[in-house]
Amino acid sequence: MPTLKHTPKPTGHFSESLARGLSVIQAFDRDAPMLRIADVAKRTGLDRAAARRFLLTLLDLGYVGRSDDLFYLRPRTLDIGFSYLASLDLDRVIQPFLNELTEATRETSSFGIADGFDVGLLARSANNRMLNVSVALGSRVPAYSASLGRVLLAGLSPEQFKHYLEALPTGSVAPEALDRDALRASVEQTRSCGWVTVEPGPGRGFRSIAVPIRDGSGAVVAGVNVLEYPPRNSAPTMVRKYLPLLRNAATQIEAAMRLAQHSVATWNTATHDTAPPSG
Amino acid sequence: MPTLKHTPKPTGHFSESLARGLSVIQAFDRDAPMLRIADVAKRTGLDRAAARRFLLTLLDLGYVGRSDDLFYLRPRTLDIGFSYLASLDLDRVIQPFLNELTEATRETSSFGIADGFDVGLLARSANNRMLNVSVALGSRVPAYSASLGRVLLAGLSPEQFKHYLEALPTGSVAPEALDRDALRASVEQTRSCGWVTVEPGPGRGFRSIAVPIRDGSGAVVAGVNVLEYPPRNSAPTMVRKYLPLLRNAATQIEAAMRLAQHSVATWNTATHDTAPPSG
DNA sequence: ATTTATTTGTGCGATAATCGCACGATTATA
DNA sequence: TATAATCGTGCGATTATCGCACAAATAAAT
Repeated sequence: MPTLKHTPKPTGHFSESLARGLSVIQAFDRDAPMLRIADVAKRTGLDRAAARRFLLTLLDLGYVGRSDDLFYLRPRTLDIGFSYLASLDLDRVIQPFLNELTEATRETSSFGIADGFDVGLLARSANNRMLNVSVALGSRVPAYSASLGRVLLAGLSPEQFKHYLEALPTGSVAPEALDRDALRASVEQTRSCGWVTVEPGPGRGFRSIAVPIRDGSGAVVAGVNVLEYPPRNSAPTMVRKYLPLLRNAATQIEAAMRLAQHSVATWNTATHDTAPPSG
Repeated sequence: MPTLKHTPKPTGHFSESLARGLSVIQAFDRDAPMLRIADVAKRTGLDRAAARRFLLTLLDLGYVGRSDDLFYLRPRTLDIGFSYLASLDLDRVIQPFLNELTEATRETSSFGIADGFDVGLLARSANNRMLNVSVALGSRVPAYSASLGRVLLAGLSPEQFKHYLEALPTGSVAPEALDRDALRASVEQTRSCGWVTVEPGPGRGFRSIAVPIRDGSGAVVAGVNVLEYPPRNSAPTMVRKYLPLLRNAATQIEAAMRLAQHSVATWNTATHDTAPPSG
């Protein structure tokens, strides 16, 4: 996604340089892991000289490396994002409960939060039958397609969900053969039930069930699911066998999150904000 | 780690603002997930007004949130580090081979790179017997203590390794009851053998074996290991049963990495740089 | 070999972004 | 009530940043 335009910032208290520098990091991509100065300039919309300054800065800080004219990200870049993961203390607060869940169900369980239009997978306890369907930790899946996404969407207020639907790129839902009306219906049902199952379909060989995780105020801030691959139980069976375990795990996680110093606020932001910068 | 002092940058081509802004992100921490402006100012050594500007910038960009006076990192922060993971294309280049390895050994296998004094775990294929010993992806383990770390240390030049030992905080090695001489011996043996096993011991209930992964120039850029928890085979048995599989996987990964567009450079930086800024 | 089109590196003046003090308002603590 | 922190903000001074323009190096095309 080249040429990110910076919307004029409302307040004068804004550091252009920081924003531009961060955009330089994100100019790197699976499809463009190595870039020259000019490439970065094009992708970010920065002047070539500016792009160069930021690259040299990041080089100096150890976030990027260079080989001749090509720049690339270095592992240290992970430190930035991992400040967030560390602040969540996943190992202590979440992982143990996922492990219990997986042990009890003998299936793979995951923990995710809402992040824009996607679900961010933050923790997982894997069942080894599922080796071939690996989804890397930290990756995003579209919120509308996954069971985790459904429970998160169901946690939105009607207005927020309306915003979500409106802002959702029109083409996005099509590939799953799931139109907006069906999605709306599914989300509404999820809201009233407190859980949701997602059926296998074209391009998705698994069946999964998810429940929301709420903070002290009752707002949905995350979700847990159990995933069968290949699906071995019918949806009703999954509900019968796994829902109690899921609910139990969710309750425990909620308690653990409340005990953690920063329960409410940190997680509470997991709501879909329809506007990255403004609008 | 408060008050990171900025070494005066050699070149004039350096963006203070970017460096300072990044330091603001990293002011957040497992032990300090929520900070007030003044806290951030203290931890970064910035003026309060400056810290505030950066925080507001990050807030506007969606990287941090705030609840009253407290700021905290938001999931979007992961985007930054994940630019790096995406650029590695782990799912495609590494994960399949780990999965094969785990399938063949029925044990857990991991892939890691050197990152400063630590090993960064970037990919894993888990065996479900190992559920309770979960180490979150992306976490660091000290290079001296893990089998992955040993093969990476063994890839350093004698001078680099000397630097590593010198720069290693003196207290670090003690808890593992492994003194510098023993570490040096182990690393030297690893270098000549091309593999290493690490025995279970106090604070470590598993036995593991690792081999290095080299780039086109022969430099060690990463490592793969297989880990038994609880240990079921003796070390010699592990070598006999797993070493061929590990070597095979390493060879395949090396080939895949060479095929990937950016094989050499991106990985090549995984060498231990003893000096974060300078010295 | 000679052009043509892209690169990168660098200097420099003009500009605008950043700095950081200092003030008043607000809230917690003694 | 007094004391100590905190935040928010304005503003002048500074300086970091911008981005053009040029030279040099490289690669591709003629």
